[in-house]
Amino acid sequence: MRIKPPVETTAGPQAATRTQLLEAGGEVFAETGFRDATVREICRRAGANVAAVNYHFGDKEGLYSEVLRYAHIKAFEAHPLVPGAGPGTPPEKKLRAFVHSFLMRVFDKGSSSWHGKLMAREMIEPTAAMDALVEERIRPMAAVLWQIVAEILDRPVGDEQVRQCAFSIVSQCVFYHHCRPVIIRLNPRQLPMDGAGIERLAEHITQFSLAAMKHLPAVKG
Amino acid sequence: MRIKPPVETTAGPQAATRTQLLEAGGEVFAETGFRDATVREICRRAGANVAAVNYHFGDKEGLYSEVLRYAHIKAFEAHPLVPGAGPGTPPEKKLRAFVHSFLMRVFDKGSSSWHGKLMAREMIEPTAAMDALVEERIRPMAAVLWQIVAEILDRPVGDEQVRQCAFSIVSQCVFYHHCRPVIIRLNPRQLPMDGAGIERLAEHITQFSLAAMKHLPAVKG
DNA sequence: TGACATGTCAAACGTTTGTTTTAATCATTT
DNA sequence: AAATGATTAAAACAAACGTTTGACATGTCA
Repeated sequence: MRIKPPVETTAGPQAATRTQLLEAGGEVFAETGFRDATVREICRRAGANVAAVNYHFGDKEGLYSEVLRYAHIKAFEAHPLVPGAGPGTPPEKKLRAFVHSFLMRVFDKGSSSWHGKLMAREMIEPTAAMDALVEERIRPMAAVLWQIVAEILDRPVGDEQVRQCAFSIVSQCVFYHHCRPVIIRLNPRQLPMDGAGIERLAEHITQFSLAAMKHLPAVKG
Repeated sequence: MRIKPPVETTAGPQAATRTQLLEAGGEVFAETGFRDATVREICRRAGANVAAVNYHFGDKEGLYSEVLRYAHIKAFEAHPLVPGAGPGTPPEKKLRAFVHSFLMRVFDKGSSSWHGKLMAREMIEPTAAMDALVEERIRPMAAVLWQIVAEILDRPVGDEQVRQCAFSIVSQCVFYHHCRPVIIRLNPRQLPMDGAGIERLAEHITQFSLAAMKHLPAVKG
């Protein structure tokens, strides 16, 4: 029988420990994964007692769920989905903005640099938090990209070719991060990725994908 | 102080337990990751005693290294790098063969279906076995792809655009597997992937990449 | 047969883990 | 100041883990 945590409000007078647990938890979970991460190490980094996690989040898994949501929100606050896109913006420009902000989130070096790593881990070993994450955050993101691709291909949003091309675009965005251990050993010059490197990579992915979509063999439908 | 395992020959008279440990280890490591995997569960599936892992492989990590090598070798035995490519084969055809065999390895449902999962885990949490794996197996694979792309782009093998395009191709091949949890929730029709699905996907990736490379804006060099 | 290495087994060991407990501290209200 | 509820702290608990041990079985060679 699991006992519900006493309080979960973020508006408490002394929520400092709670926030520090979220930050420290993000670090440690990203570095070592859910299972390898120890409550003791998280509490040590947060400057809190070992019992703090159980008190504030019920149990270790409760902390993890909150960390995942916290990381996602912060990442999208720092780098919006399609920054600077108005109603009249051409789809090619929107695609470039989408790719660039995606890469910025993935390669973020800031306070929530563990967002990308957490997501990568969640891909391989999805937890219960995955369903909510896809519906609340990833599906809206996919819808935006589908719309952009549909405009470029001049096809309906639900078209299979639209879906496949969207996947081809996203795959390039996540690849450099997901396969970093291989890339860094194959071609050390490529990583780590700084601002200029992200610009160059965004340019390549955009050009590669635009060239592909504009010259794809026609399909029926 | 780690004690070296007593024997590591595969030619022993009763190596049945050893092989069964490799198979069971592959299953369990792929399902749950290195840390979550328990020696007890591996030995249970292998029909062996709890001490068998320590006897045959020194420790849990020793078993893991052997499992990784074992999985890679078996996967490439089942699906060679560029099947059916002779010296006169046009690069477009070689690209298609490369993409298709890559997908076959990644989506293999056979006895070593855990190869893809193991690699995916290794990406996120590289172990000591990663260095050897890249040099012995992945770099030769990359060299083959670089050669194919260089021919298509009509550029030198070491060219940066060649490298970037190669990454763009591989990224599409691994994406459907690495990000399966998201894809399956976004678009349930896409997965699981059967033979016909792999054919369709290989066709899309090849066409997408060929169209991209043949119409990429010219760069200096 | 006897000697020796190889391989298996059940049991136990020592460590680490998440969690719980109990008491003390702090902030706020009465 | 006293009381109350929220939060922290130190210590201990129970379970699970990888590993080790020592006895036993099996095969091989003299």
